[in-house]
Amino acid sequence: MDDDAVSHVVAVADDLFFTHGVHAVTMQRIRAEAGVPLKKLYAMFPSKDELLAACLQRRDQIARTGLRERASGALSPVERVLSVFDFLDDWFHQPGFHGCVFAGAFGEAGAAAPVVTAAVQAHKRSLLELLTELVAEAGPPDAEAVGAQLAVLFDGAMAVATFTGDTDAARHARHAARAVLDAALVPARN
Amino acid sequence: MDDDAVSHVVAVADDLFFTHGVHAVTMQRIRAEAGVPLKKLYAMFPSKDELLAACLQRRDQIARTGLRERASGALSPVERVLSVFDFLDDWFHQPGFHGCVFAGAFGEAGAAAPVVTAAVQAHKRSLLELLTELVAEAGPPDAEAVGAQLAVLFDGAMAVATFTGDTDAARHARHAARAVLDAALVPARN
DNA sequence: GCCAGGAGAGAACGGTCATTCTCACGCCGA
DNA sequence: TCGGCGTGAGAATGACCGTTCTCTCCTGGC
Repeated sequence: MDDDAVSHVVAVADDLFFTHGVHAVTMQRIRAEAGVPLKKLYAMFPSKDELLAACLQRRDQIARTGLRERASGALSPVERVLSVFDFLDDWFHQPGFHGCVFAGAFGEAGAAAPVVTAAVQAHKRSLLELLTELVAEAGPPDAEAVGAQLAVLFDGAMAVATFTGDTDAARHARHAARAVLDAALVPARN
Repeated sequence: MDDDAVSHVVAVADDLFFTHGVHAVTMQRIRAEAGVPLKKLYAMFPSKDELLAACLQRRDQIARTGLRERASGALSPVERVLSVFDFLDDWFHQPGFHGCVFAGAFGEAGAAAPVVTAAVQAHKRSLLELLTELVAEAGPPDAEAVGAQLAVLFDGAMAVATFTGDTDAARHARHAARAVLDAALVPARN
């Protein structure tokens, strides 16, 4: 029962944070929108920062699940890696896309809130792992390095889309990713 | 006289914003550190947001100058493009590097402050232009597309360094950039 | 019916900050 | 010497928001 209430609150808060920005959303508003008393809100999460961190963990979960699902539909290992950028592309084109929550949260609360920083870093780390894993299946000699390069592309697409509103960023990243993978998979004349 | 005062204030504010984050720095503090009366501060800039925007414009200028200087020392067009990432690498390893100011400013003030958003977008646009220009000199058929891909790498390195503190990000971006350039310059078996 | 206990709703508190206002001081011209 | 004026320094204002507190009402047991 209580679990339901908690995840409901997190879902509502996440939506508000994501849409309007962390700073612009007050606890009052979350309370009102979620239909819980303020007291209960603070019983669930000792502070706004903790609530935000919970939202970020939820996002992390959702993103990873989505990425894996998308990857599982791909036909080859290379396509599996590239599907990550297709996922991103879809996401950018969803109505109401407002940029990366993690970037926003980090900017607004990061420095002062260790919980938030930790959540953001955990997310980035888990993405790097996922990418490296997908790359490894494609079999280049240096999966770690290639994974790191793809992570840069992933975050870069996010940053470009967030800051400039250019929703083609994911496609540019995909092209670049293909070049990186090709280079890594061909024995290569250096 | 007045110009000097203004640029002094901007320099001081920029330093504070960059080091401690926009939100953590109060107008009082800027006033104290810059040694100007609050009144004069508000005579120079009607609001904190405007002051921040001025700081971002200054950064933009500095970054572009630095990038061009660095590029001018490179031996070939391709090296000239890649020198951009060396510049980034150096920057990441400077003591007191705290991530991209533009990202921070956007997160903290962006949504609510159109001036700030505009400054960030102008910066990203000018970077994209610079990259595209450098790429064009290397002569691939589709400089625009390659420039956009490099911009993604550039911002990605920034994002990774900012969020995770991984200062190797620029090197990963450089490797990826070389792969992208190689692919663009070889007539290529698709 | 009556009392205890908990939960909901929102008022109150404490602190922070951008922004504005006041006031006193020192300089300059007469 | 005196009056006015620009200027510096910081106090006052007004608003906001996270967090806590209080009061009321409802429920459930006897």
